[in-house]
Amino acid sequence: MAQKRTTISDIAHAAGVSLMTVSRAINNRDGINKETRIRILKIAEQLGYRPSQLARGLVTHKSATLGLVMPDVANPFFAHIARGAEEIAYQHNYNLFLINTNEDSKREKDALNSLLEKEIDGVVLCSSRLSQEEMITFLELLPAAVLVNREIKLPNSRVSTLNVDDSSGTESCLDYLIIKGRKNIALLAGPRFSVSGQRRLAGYQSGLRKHNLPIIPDHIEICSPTIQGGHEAALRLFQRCPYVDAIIAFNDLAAVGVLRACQQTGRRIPEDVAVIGSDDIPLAALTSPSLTTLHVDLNAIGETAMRTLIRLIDSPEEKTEKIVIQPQLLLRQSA
Amino acid sequence: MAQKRTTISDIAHAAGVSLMTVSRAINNRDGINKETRIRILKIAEQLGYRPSQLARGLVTHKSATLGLVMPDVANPFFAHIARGAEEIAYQHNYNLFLINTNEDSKREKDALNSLLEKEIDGVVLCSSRLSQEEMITFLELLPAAVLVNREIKLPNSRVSTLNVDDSSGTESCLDYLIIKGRKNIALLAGPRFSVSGQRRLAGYQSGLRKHNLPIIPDHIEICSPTIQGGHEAALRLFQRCPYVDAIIAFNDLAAVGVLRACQQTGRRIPEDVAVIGSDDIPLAALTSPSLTTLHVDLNAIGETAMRTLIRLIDSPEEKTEKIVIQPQLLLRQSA
DNA sequence: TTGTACGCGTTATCAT
DNA sequence: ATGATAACGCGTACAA
Repeated sequence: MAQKRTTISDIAHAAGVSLMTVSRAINNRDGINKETRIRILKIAEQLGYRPSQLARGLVTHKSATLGLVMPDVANPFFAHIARGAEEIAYQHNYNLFLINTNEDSKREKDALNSLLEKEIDGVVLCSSRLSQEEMITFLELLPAAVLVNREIKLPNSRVSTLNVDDSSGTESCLDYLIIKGRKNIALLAGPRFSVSGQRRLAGYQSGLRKHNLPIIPDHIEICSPTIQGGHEAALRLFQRCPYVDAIIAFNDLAAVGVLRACQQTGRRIPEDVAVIGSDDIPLAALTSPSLTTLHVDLNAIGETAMRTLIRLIDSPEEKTEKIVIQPQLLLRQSA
Repeated sequence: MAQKRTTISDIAHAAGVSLMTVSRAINNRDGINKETRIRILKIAEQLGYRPSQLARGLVTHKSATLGLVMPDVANPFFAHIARGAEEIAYQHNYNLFLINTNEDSKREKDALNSLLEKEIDGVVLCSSRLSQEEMITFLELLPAAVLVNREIKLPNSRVSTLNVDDSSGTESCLDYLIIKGRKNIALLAGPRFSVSGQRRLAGYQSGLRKHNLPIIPDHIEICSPTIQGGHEAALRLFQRCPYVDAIIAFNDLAAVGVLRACQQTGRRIPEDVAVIGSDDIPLAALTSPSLTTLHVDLNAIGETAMRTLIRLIDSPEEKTEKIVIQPQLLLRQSA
């Protein structure tokens, strides 16, 4: 068996003082003699005392615990966000629950419920698949939350949002491709219900309008945010519109799939087809040809989201924030 | 403010029964009338009751919480392990704390201490950088633990281990390269204190001995487990021993660095230099040339480690396990 | 400066 | 089948 816990009561006995004095010593609160504090801390040390966060949380209603909910840590996009978020949480003495939702809204609800039972102090929720209504229900219950890549009419002051401006990012891709003389620019718009997918689509449409170009539905293709998804979508696209000379992919993974589809169908990149990804995951620099992409500092997203969350928790008066991050077109070989 | 919690006391009042009856109903324990249970559960539902895992854990000394400690989730190797581990934890109704140690042993100790305070039920510890002594101290305190890629004289029955057989894996690389006629096979051995690095080295040495080949210290190079680390190490190697015609890299990331170093120094792959990686991260299939590597099912490592941990927790009588996973040489273009 | 008594939400023990 | 009461470990009024 694991050893039995030493409690403040044990320390109190050993030191010949009351529980209260021990508590004050440990929590560094004043109203206690400096020498007795030192003596008590020494005894605590000797006894290998560790405060029970369970007991502590039960009375303070703070668990020093946060949640990070995302579709899939194995996706490099989210892996780097997780990295950044955990880093900041660690710096602020929080522990972080990691939850993969697998893009499944039932699982996401399960996750949020379990976090609620754990009485976490706050959540960073990435790319939520919850309906607006479900979302609000949970936000009502959560002490604090930061939504990443998800819009919402903020129901209260305990919720902030952080979004990548996919719309303007997509527009800048379009600008670039048009300047380079591309005539038939297609879009792999991502999963049907993806918020950032919808924003990409919006940017694509407004960009085309800006250049007085027609919006051709056949040039828009739904795809999974994976290599395979991009691959399949590109093949469908090439079959339907063989003349396409540029593709803006939902993300870098999909873009890699596009690369493969091009090679497979004998298209040269970028001569025959220009390809632009998004997010600038490490892989983007390593493909051949290397990927032109919308660079986003993924670690910074995680860090910023976590800092925003902690700000929300520490200073409840602080107003809610709507943070927007601008991606930057990073030119490599594929476009 | 977040809404106030509804407690079993609230339910008891509403139902006109005692706390105990509510508790029995909620925990599905017997000694309670079927109808009253249903009635109570309905009321609990209406009141939006969520059991406090803090309070529950305080008395049961079980938190339904596990820890996952690893160097870096952003490293695809660990990202996939995290994915697999979280999947299984979810299936068994556990939440998972994610902790990045950044290869820093102080941080690892911090992590373990914080988990201890949270009274987690168990830990999966990946590639620990702790000294044998420190390790044992913590294992003594933890209710259960699974060590991934770390050997240890098991101090008690609450610890299992899961190791990839890097040694025999490296030997099979060597066998293959020698059969293919490679004469000067170098090893990028990974970080100095890495356990799997030491095993790679052992396999490299025993493999050479087996073939009656000399062990040449100059052919062994320390490296960080990153693209950059592999790149730099390969350049050092080429400078010292330009004649090297094969490199076994510590992992796939380092192997990608080697690829780059070869291109940079005008070496053709695999004609001039054969390159073999390890782990088969998704990137390995996407480089050009694609990477020949030691395939390991990374998700399965995470899943198996987590299943082993939960087994340890659920059935304390169960004996400790020492699980070994055999990597398989997967031939692609680089060797 | 130090201590007493109670509450946090839940489960466990022992009655009834 | 149900309930009263005592833990679990700690923080916090309030008192001394």
